[in-house]
Amino acid sequence: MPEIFLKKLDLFSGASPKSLAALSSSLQTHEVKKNALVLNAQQSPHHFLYVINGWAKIFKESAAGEEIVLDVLSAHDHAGEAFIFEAPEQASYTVIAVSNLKFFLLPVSILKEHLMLDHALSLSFLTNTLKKQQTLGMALEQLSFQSASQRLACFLLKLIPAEVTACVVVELPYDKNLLAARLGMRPETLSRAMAKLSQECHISGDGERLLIEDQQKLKHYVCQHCSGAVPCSAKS
Amino acid sequence: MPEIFLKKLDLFSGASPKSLAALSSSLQTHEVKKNALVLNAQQSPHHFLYVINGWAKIFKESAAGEEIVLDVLSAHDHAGEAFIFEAPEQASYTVIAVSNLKFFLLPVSILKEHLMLDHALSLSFLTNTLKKQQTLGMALEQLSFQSASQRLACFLLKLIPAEVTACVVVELPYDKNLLAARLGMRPETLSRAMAKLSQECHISGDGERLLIEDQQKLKHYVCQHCSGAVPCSAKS
DNA sequence: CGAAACCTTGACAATGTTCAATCACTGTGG
DNA sequence: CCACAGTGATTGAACATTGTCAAGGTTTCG
Repeated sequence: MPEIFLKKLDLFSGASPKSLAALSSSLQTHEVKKNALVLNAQQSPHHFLYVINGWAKIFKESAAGEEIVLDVLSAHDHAGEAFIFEAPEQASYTVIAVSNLKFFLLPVSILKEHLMLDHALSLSFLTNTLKKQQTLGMALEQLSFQSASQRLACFLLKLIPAEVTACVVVELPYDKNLLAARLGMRPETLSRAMAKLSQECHISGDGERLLIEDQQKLKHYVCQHCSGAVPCSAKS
Repeated sequence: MPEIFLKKLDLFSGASPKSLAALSSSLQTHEVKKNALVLNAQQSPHHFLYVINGWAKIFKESAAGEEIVLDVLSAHDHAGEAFIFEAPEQASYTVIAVSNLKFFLLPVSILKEHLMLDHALSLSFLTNTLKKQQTLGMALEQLSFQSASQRLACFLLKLIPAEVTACVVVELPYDKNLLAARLGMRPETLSRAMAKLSQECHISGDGERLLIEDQQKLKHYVCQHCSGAVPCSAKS
């Protein structure tokens, strides 16, 4: 049964039946409530994590004790691939659920074993990793060249389903403190960025839910410093 | 002859003799002078680029016409893998030599073909890409949590050969405008950051060459906000 | 010598952070 | 049902960092 499940995921769809069977049998599916701990720093280097639905925050602590948010995973995102071929201790992190969360874990050792056996699977992972690399590169670019409100605008645009062109209501997927961390700014800055967008781009919001009247306005606002890649075309 | 050459590179060392032969025969080695154009925006999506020695700047232009430096490649760095499995047009870039440069090009189509045929080769690429992803992640973290002078200090530390613990003279590998862009700041800011470090961390410099008297002082200066990964342990 | 490129410096503006105060919302216990 | 604490969100004011613009210095190279 979980075997059929794995096969439906892009990342595993190419794998051989044998690998699929083996992977499926060592995979553990979990379902936890908001704020539950998913992986601690000791566990993280040994587990590949795949989010089935919900949101998970992945973070670590700096020397000064601040929380550094590395990523926020949503459905079909995953983490832990980096531990497949080397286990850099400093790279370990903590994961907690920021909404009710369904996910599965796979021991890194098993995953590694099957990547070595199954060419198609390794190609899937390669493809996926290359895409992720692309995304990370764009995030870097964004962080150095765009202002806080432009980054927020960009995030909002990515929340809009691709086919919608008219006026939309989007819902923020997680709370604003986390969103601020994910966008590389302080909560206060996020607040002000939101205020600025409301004014300049006709966005009205009552907190959770935002009404975006004119996508074009937003896009134009974002894309003054971007390199063509972010975000107008490439969605996430 | 170039076949033996490829085999010595980490990225290709695992490949089958057959792949090696095929790749070697379609690889073009070039040697160009400083400031030469290596790849333009039209060419870049079709070529895998590997730097043998020297430095290459890879950049694109924003909508507003500014130059966005994506990366600076040095010996054994490479670019273009991202085009293997998808060819996002917006991701195309321009590459120029910022020093005398020796490199080779490989058509992406050929590389792709052999990745599909050669499991060991694809595993090499996967390993490599995962490491690069790790590095990108750290760069992101650095950009949001460290000040301009901390990022500079971090860069300087990475220039010091691993075994040296005493006082060192390091040489900046390329000009300060480019360095500033790579570190995500303006040249003026770099200048001031340099001044600040001279004062606070006992660094004396006559431009190109810098005398670092006390590595520890630098490390301490950098690692107040870093997550343990950057940069004290992981070099590059 | 003179031009060009590169680097530095200063004054000022813009952006983001910090810290503190306030407000709105929620759930709890009396 | 209401006070009340607790959380998250917003706002303002002071501050820090970085960017911008303009000027001047240095080096290199013809």
